[in-house]
Amino acid sequence: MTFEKELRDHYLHGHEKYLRHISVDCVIFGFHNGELKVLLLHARYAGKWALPGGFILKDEHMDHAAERILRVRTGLDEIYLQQFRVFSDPGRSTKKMNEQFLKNAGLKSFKSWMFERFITVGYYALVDFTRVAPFPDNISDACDWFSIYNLPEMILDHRNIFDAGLHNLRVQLNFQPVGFNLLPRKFTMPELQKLYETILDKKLDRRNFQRKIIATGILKKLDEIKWGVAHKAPFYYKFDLRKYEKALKAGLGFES
Amino acid sequence: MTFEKELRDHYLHGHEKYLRHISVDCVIFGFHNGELKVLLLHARYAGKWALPGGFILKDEHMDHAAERILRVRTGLDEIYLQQFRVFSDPGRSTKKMNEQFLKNAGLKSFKSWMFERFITVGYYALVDFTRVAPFPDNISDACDWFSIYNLPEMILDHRNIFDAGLHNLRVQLNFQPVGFNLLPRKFTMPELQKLYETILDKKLDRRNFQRKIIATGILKKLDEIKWGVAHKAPFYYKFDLRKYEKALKAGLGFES
DNA sequence: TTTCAATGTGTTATTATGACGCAATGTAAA
DNA sequence: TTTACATTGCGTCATAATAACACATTGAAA
Repeated sequence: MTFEKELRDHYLHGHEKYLRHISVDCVIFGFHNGELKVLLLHARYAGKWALPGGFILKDEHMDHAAERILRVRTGLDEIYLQQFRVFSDPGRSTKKMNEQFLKNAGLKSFKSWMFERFITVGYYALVDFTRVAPFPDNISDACDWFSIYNLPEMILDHRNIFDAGLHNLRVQLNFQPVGFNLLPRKFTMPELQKLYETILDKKLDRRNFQRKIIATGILKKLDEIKWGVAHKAPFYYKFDLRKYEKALKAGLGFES
Repeated sequence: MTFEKELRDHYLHGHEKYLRHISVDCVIFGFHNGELKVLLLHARYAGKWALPGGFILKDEHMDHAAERILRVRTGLDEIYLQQFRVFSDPGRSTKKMNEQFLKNAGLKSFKSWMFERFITVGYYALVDFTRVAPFPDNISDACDWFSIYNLPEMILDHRNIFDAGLHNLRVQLNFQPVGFNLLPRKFTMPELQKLYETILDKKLDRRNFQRKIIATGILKKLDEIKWGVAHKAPFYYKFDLRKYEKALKAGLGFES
């Protein structure tokens, strides 16, 4: 099936496969070269960038839809995924964009579920940058990482969705050690600190940071040392899932 | 229009007015007699209780839909509302229930948008119990408060939605002083403490609690004293919206 | 007038946090 | 080979936040 035929089919018959009015958009975070990055798609006929997203199969859990979208886009399974908000402004008109899109693709307009109003559910994902193989979808001609401080123009309200996702991540990082999902299995303390500093956008005291993180008990120090690095070689750590689960339940705030 | 006609119309033509596949359900919390309570509707033809809920108008923001539902059910405006999660299990079949419902109402079955799959968005609301005038809707024959420890059987997955809402409230109370929305404008320190103890389900030290709450700076002590009460009369406090907004922004966690 | 449960206002010990010192290490320059 | 030095590991100290507890005050009820 040619791309145009596929597109036409999606516009004409997609609603037989997917739920109407509902979509999912993912803010996929990665950490590389001391920078927090986000994975974006370049929408072929819109000329702008977009968050990876998709629709929900008629018999599919929304979380599974998000997982599916991520699997296809990154090649990864078992990704840390967090639903963070529903975006339901009636002004977020996908109609105009989709019509333009269709026109740019060389298809003439017709009635379609894609022109109806859409509510979207925002998820953010934390992935190990080194294991991701970005893969564009049908309607995209590129799939790339962008520094969160240097984002291109994005379609619709995707910039808003990104901002909300980042804000959510920052808040969550203060009471749940979710950062580990952004690192390889083995990492050094300076790497972990750099990650926290990058996400929270502030300098942290090296020694206090170490004490605080160690105190959570979710780290396991390895005997291994990082080689080939200038200056004193740091130890590797890995993160202990079992203790992590406990730490999550421990709760916060009012003790007595 | 008779009720049966209205019902039939809703099943046959509701999708011209509302978005398909999406609903909103509200967990409305109130505080009375030292107990945390939740407002439930008794679904006339289901014989079970339900969270107040509804649908989203084709041109309506989902938050506004939740506000509308609450306004009609409680008579209150400007309610504290918090979206907390999307429930999208494909197994939450509203189909079976709605068909049963229609049958019990004495209408024979027909094709309807109401038999399609629904995803619902959970909101929780915090209201001043003393100002609420519970009002059942068309399809309900009762609207009442229930202690959260003594809930009746509920339709569908509404018990799950309630549990998730309560859990969310408890977590949030630890870092945002949202409890004030559950109290009248004037309240005493013991009343506020009782509220916290009730929501968090644990005893708090009276003196430490006072210090901690005062330290947030969001309270304003009034000269007034509560009369007609046994034993020593406590002071009234009111809550300072301006300082509250500041406290919300202040943030939490990693300082350095 | 007395009693007593509940309130207002403390104090103290313990823990958590922020700010900082110093020796050890290993690469890179001398 | 030696030296310089940025970086790391491990520590101290002062301060702030928290938990645990004491005591005098109040005012309705006995």
